[in-house]
Amino acid sequence: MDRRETILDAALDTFAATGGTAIKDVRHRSGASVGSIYHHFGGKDGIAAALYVEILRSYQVGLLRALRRAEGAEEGIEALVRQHLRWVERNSDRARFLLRRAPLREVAAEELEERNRVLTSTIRAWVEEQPEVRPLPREVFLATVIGPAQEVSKLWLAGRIPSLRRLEDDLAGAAWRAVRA
Amino acid sequence: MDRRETILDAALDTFAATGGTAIKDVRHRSGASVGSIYHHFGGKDGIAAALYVEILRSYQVGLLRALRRAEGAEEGIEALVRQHLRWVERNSDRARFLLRRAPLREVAAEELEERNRVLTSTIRAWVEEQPEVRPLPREVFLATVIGPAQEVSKLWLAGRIPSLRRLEDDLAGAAWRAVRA
Amino acid sequence: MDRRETILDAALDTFAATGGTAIKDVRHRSGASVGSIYHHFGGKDGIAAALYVEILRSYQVGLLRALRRAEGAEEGIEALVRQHLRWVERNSDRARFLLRRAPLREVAAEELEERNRVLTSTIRAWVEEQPEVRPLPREVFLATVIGPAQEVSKLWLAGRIPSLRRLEDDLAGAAWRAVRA
Amino acid sequence: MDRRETILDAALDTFAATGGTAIKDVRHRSGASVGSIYHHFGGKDGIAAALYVEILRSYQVGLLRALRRAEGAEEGIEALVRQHLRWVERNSDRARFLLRRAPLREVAAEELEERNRVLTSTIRAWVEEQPEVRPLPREVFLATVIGPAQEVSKLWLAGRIPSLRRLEDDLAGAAWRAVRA
DNA sequence: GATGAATGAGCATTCATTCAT
DNA sequence: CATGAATGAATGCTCATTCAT
Repeated sequence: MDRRETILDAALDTFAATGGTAIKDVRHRSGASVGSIYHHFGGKDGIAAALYVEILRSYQVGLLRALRRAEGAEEGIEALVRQHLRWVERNSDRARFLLRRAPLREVAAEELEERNRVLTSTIRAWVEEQPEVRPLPREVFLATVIGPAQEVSKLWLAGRIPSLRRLEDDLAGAAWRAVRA
Repeated sequence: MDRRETILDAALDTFAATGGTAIKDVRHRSGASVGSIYHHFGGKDGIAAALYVEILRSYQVGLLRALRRAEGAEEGIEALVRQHLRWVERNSDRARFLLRRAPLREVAAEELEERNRVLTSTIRAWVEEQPEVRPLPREVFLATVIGPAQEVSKLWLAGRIPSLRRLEDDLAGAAWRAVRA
Repeated sequence: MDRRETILDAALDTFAATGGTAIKDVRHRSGASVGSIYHHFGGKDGIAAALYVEILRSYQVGLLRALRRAEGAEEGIEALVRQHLRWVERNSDRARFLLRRAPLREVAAEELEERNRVLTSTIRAWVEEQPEVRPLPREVFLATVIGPAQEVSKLWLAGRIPSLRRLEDDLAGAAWRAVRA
Repeated sequence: MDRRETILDAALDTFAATGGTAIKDVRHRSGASVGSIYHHFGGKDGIAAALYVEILRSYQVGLLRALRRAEGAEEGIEALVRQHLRWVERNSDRARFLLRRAPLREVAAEELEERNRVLTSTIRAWVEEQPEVRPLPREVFLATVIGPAQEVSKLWLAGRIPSLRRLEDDLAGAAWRAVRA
């Protein structure tokens, strides 16, 4: 594993442990020197932005794969909801980072642009192939499918709900009812 | 307007302008001295917590009023969605504060407990009175109704969507389809 | 002596000892805390700028007093030259600061404006009252009178000349010959 | 152009742009690697010293050539003043470097010794050949001739005077009056 | 209740320099 | 001769908090 990766891993650990990404903590956890961190990431914001990009990529890859594997409209919608919930459950640290560092999206906007376009247009194309799915404004569609799962995920991440698995069926069903024609 | 209120307003302005609520900034914007701020709020966290409580109260009051005014199940669900969107649109700074300072919910947990119980049980009671509304786990119900509107609100607050008003009908409709029996 | 003054004195000492005005050195020499220094001067540049202003003021006051006391054109020119040399000799640390931190003049431009106008116009007025003094462009006049003394001062401050006193007569004479009608 | 020269040019550009000669900046401007810079100059001080030596050499060569070409005392004095002003005008970045990095003279003292001796003794010899030039202490002579031009040059470099050309005659005349027998 | 000077721990950042490839 | 990753000491700066007036 190269230095860059090591440092990003340490940054995520630091965030999970402290809620921040203080250079001095990342330094201790990664074993890298301050200078090395600056050499690779340019500064505190650089680490956070790089981490954000990497995590968002991993999340989006999961969604796309889930959609690709599904057959039919209902299965697709359900797959998106379940994939979201499972990703959050399996990557709680990453999910928390994405949630609390949402403003980073703008910082890393440029690097994310291409990926976002791919995600958006892929989903768009999929929706248009499904006659059973109600035509909705593009901004509304994903929000409707993922929004409820996302709200519940926040509760789970805050420890106010014991299990996400238990709610999968309800959320998947509600999503399907919301968007079917 | 008394000192306390003046300071809270200044704190919100500060947050809108800087993304933080640094005492020295609040001081300049409010015209109060550092000491005065400490006298009233006890410290940095005190201001943020008080502001969070006040804003959340205003948001919840809005939801409850909307529900109270509605007649029938469908109208109630729609009212919640529309109220959410309109509150965000009219209180963008407050909405942003709530969003980015979500962890404060735990800090101010004690003060919020009573209010949350009222909100939760009121909505619960309302749902149980509506035979047309599908019985869903309590955590899932509000998430399903508000979640999509919340996701779209985030996009709007980030400047990635021009208007919330335009999407009200779609979101209200989807929410109703998702939760009706 | 108040804190502000104490800190400025410490800054000058620091400059004399180290060639810089590092906060940590100023802190140790003044006994003030970092925070206090920032409270009063806003930062490293703030100290340097304030010191520059104070020193330049002291230098200019000396020049004006010398001119005021002199009678007649020749005596006036001589007084300016001698005052310059004596001020440098008696305030070598201050002179060195002014010399090496010349770029600060621009940083502190605003605060210096008024003083500079007074100096310039006072000298201008004096020159115009002296029929024996050759009319020269305003920028050239002071440069001609003070320039040679300034060059020699630099040599003395660098330790390449043993005494300024010894050269006073030559420099005063040359200045007078250069500007007399 | 070889590496050494390229690096020195980049160092001057860096100084003009940033006021410093930080290795990393010189690196970017020159295209050379950090290691390469160290290979050629040994370190940060090495670059600055080499640049200082080169620039001072160019300045001194100009003065000597001007003096050599002049015929008679008055013409010689005038030539020195005009050459100074023109060199500054044509080499403003270099002039600024010389001015702000004056302490480097001591760092590079050894390498400059020979050149300085040549300049000093050449001028000395020239002065002694001119019966029309008043005998002045050696330190005073050059200061008197060049000092005023130097002061005015500083004003011009700081942007406080529009043109040096316009003041040449006045400065040359004043210099001649100051030193003629 | 109000004021603001003072404090200092904590943090990000810079930058000259080294050295293995 | 060239390269650039790595190092870490040095430094400037922020900011919550205290407290005498």
